[in-house]
Amino acid sequence: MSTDARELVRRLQDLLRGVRLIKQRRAEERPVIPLGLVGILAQLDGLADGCHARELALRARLDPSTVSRAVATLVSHSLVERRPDPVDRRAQVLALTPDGRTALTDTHDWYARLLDRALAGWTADEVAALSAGLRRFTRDLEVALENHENLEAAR
Amino acid sequence: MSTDARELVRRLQDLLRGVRLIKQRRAEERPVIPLGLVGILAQLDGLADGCHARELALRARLDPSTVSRAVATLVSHSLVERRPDPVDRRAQVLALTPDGRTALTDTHDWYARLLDRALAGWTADEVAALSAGLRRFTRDLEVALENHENLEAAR
DNA sequence: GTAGATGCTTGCGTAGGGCAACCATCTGCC
DNA sequence: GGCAGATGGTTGCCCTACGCAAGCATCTAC
Repeated sequence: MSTDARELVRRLQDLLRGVRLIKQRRAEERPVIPLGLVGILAQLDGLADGCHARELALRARLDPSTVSRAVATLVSHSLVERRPDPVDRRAQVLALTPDGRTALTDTHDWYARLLDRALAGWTADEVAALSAGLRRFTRDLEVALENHENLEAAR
Repeated sequence: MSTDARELVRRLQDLLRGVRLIKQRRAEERPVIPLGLVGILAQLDGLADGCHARELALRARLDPSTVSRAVATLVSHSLVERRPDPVDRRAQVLALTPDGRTALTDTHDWYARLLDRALAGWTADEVAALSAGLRRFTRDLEVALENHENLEAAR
């Protein structure tokens, strides 16, 4: 049990505090997108021709009910469009509306501006290194969680 | 508005998903500490001779009411002790109980074990680099948030 | 064509957090 | 010495984000 891991735990705790502060700031400043639904919107983007809610739930690792409610909210804000699936009448095809797309890019811009201020003293390489480290870490973390799941299931 | 920042936003989103999964796992596996109150406990540790709730709220950037409730829960689990402050009868001095300390180290161990599995393929230097990057990032982020706050206030 | 799987929604519960109002005390200043 | 305001803490009420279980409609396989 390395002390490195322990140190990282502390760093993550601190980071989460920072993330909470970001969210608060964002919430009070721009009630554009209901916030927290941004993840859903981001998933929907880059999928061009829409997808099922089920797909979103899988990708975000969220419960289908959570996604269902999120989508309902987004639809009520006209940020997402819900069309019947022609080949499966239980399902719906979801897609970003133009409004949804602009709201999403606005949101991303907002975050990017904040981070640009925060990263003013960083070189591009340093930022890239952090991004790469986080990507690798997140991936390895999810693998570790999954393995553990399998161990549990095997018992 | 650099694309580096944008990339980092994505990485952070992914990381948050991972963190959510960790919390779920932890919650289902070990209902030891009410979870989320760990931060409070961690603050209390390393302060040896106790402190006021106000102090905790400032450090964690939480609303006093949130801290108050968290402390109440911890006290009800006998993880934290609440003694009247001899010099200020409004205030209370908070301190970890022995139970609280063991619960805290248990929790930290649990996280460290998980991260050890996740970081199995990492060198110590790589982990240290990520920790350092996160520390720097979190600090710069909070500075950026604070500056922004001041800008707002100046208007 | 019926049994089970699957896509989605809804009711209910939980955790974690904020704001505002409140009480008790403390502090500064007259 | 006394009173006005600041301060520490708690509580009521609210919100968001999430999960689980149950239910409905449809699809799929046999």
